[in-house]
Parts: sequence; C-alpha cells; structure tokens
Amino acid sequence: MAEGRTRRRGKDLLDAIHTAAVEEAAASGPGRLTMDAIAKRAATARTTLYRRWSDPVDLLLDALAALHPVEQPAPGADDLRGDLIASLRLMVDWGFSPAGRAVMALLADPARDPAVVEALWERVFDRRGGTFTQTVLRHYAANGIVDPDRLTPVVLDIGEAMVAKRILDTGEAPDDDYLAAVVDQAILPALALPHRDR
Amino acid sequence: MAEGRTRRRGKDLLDAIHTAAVEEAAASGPGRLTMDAIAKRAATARTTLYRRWSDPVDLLLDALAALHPVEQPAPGADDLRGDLIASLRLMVDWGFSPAGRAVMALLADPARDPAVVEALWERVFDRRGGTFTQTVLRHYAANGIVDPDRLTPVVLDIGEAMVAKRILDTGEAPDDDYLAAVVDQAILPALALPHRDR
DNA sequence: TGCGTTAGCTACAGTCTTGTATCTTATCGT
DNA sequence: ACGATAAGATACAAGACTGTAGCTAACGCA
Repeated sequence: MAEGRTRRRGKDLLDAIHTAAVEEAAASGPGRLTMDAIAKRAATARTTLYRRWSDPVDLLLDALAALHPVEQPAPGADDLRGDLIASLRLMVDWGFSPAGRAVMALLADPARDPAVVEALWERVFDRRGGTFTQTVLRHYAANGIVDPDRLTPVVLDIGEAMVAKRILDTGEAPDDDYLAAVVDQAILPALALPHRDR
Repeated sequence: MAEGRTRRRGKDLLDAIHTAAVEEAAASGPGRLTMDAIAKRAATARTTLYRRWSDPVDLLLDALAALHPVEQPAPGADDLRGDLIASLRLMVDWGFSPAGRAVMALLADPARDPAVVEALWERVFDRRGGTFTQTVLRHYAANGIVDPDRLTPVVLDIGEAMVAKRILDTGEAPDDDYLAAVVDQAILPALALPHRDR
C-alpha cells in the first residue's frame, strides 16, 4: 500500500504472489502453470518463489487456502425456493472468480495428483460449513420445513451438480431462469415438496 | 497389421496418430499436450504430424471425431429404473475412457477456446442421438410411461450432471449403489413417479 | 543506529518444444 | 517395373522454463 516502498515484504508480498498464482492458474490452467509466469505476474523474481515453494501447484494450493473464503448463503426465515436460488447464484459467482476457475481446472485435470486434490479439500473446502445449497437445506431441515431424511448426499448435491455441469457445457454463467428451473424441477421434487412445474 | 511392413501409411498411420493423441491428452491434459509427445507415442516423426495439423488441439479434435462413437443405451420395454442405471453406467465407462478424459479436460480448461468447444460439439457430440439418460427418458416418454412434459432440459440432464460432478469430486468411477441413488433420489422424483426412498 | 533477514536482480547450464528444412526410401497405383 | 507420394529420420535455431548460485541493498526489529 505505502507508495514510498520499493520492496515488498511479508504479507504484502505474499498476498501479491497468492493473487498472481490464482489468476495465472485461472488464465492458463494448472497444466500450463509455471513459476516463471507467476513471478512475472507478481512482479517479483523467480528466486523469491523458489525460496518458499518447490513447484507451481504447491504454490497454488497455498494461494487458494489463503484467499478470502467464499461468501456463505444466509438463509432467511421462510423462502426456501428463493434462498436456494440465491445460494446457487453465490455458487455461480464463485465459479467464475479466478479461484473458482482454478479449482475447477485442478479437479478436471486428467493428470491430477490425488494428493493435490486431497490437500485442496482439506485446506480449502473443509473449513467452510458446507456447500451452497447444503447450507440452505440444512437450515430449513432444522426448522422443520424440510424432511431431514430426504437430505441424502445425492440430494444435497443436486443443485451444485446441475450448475457445475451447465458451466462446463456452456462456459457461461447460468442466468436466474436456469437456476430457478434447477430448483423447481430438480431440487424441490427431490425434497417431495410442492413445486411449480416447468 | 501386416508384419513385413516397416512404414505405415494412410489409415493405419492415421489411426495410430489419433489414438496417440487421445491417450496423450487423457494422460497429460490438453494444457500439456504437445506435438512432440504425440509423435513419440505414435512412434512417428514430428514432421509427419506437421504435414497435416498445425497444432496439438487441432489434431486432438480430429482424433476425437474419428474415434469410435460412444456406446448407446438400449432401453428395454419395462424397466425404467434399471435402464436409467444402465445408461449412467455407460456414461461412467465413457468418462473413464481416454476420449472421455480428454473431453472433460478440454471442457474444464480455463483457457478453453470457444471455437474449440463448439467444434467439439459439432464434430463429436451432435452425431450421437443425445446424452445417456436422455435416450432412455425419451424412449419411455414415447411409450407413455413418463410424462413428456416433465422432460425439460434440466430434468434430462440430472443424471449426467450428478455423475459428472461425482467423477470430478472423487476422481473415481461411481459404483452401482451411487448410480441407483441418483436415479431413485433425483431423477425419478423429478419425473413425479413413485420411487424408493433413500 | 546497526544488524539480520530477505526481496530483487542477473546469470547460467540444461532440458523441452517448436517449426522448418533436407534427404532417403518404403509403399502404392498404374 | 516405374514413378509419384509421403513416411521416417536427422538437423537446426529459436524460445520457454527450470533449478541453482551469488550479489546488492531495502526493510524491520531491537
């Protein structure tokens, strides 16, 4: 932040490197991620990176873990449908952030290292309370509006799966009509609740 | 095939190159796909590749289009649930074939070129009659067992989406129990048909 | 204020990939 | 059997990335 400085240290520098790593991964994919490119984007020297990390993916995992956590859905009192749509909207927004793109690319990499994926779950996802629609569904189950027995792993993941596949297929962010269709035609029926057709 | 030959030509060579390209893409991901690696795997010279293709992705698209089409579900007369599970099993098998891995990686590449994705759809998918559960669902709709009005784009894609996300998450092939859970807990409820709980 | 830490810079050898050029010769069609 | 085609092999310069080394000097702390 300070203008007079010519040399960043500690957190300032770390933040810059983390941001650069995630942006670079989001732009090039983990397959093309190189120390060189991260260093250039962060405007630092490669040697600085090698002092802390041994390879680009190691760095990227650190960066993803350090980044601001994903926004959490805040379920209201009495609008299950609206809250589900809102939580999917949050997911879409995250999916199109650099971090989201980087994570998707890491997961879809055919050469992915199971250890890397495990580290991703431990260091990035497990800190969060759960996935997007999951938070909402558990809230309404706790309030007696949704049958808790219906909340199987499959059902808890319907919304996320539909949105993820849609993003993969189209490469674009689904609009609210699509999210509403997912809620009305897939999630709510699985909860055995009344829902609008089509 | 003939043993005496020391030099492949035409279709023999082309098949070898196509196979090598898909296997290489499945092993390394499109980001790390190089002419060099394809040539080595196909045991041919790089110059041979450059005579026909200008870059690795171009070659890969040709290879995917040339490969044997995906096996199609063959719905029976009266077992919607079983046929849905079987069609998802076909999808899982395809997803773990080299071609399936290559396609997933292409779609998830953050640096993906929209033109490449479009070419993929045109040259690889559009030839097929539709997706996996889609074929089954349309069959049973035509036979009056499923309400055709329920077969919205969202509903037609539930199975594929759930399986795709599961593969992304775990990196492993879902077992039959999981596929059955998807059918019972997500697809059948969306069709408003009786289904087994959990 | 002085000292330890470490960011930033430059350099280097080694490897991999690219795209092109050149030459030989196996293969196929006639 | 001949001739056109194209596979296969080798070479090359250019560029990118790696991993390491060594130096300088800015920064933070006591």
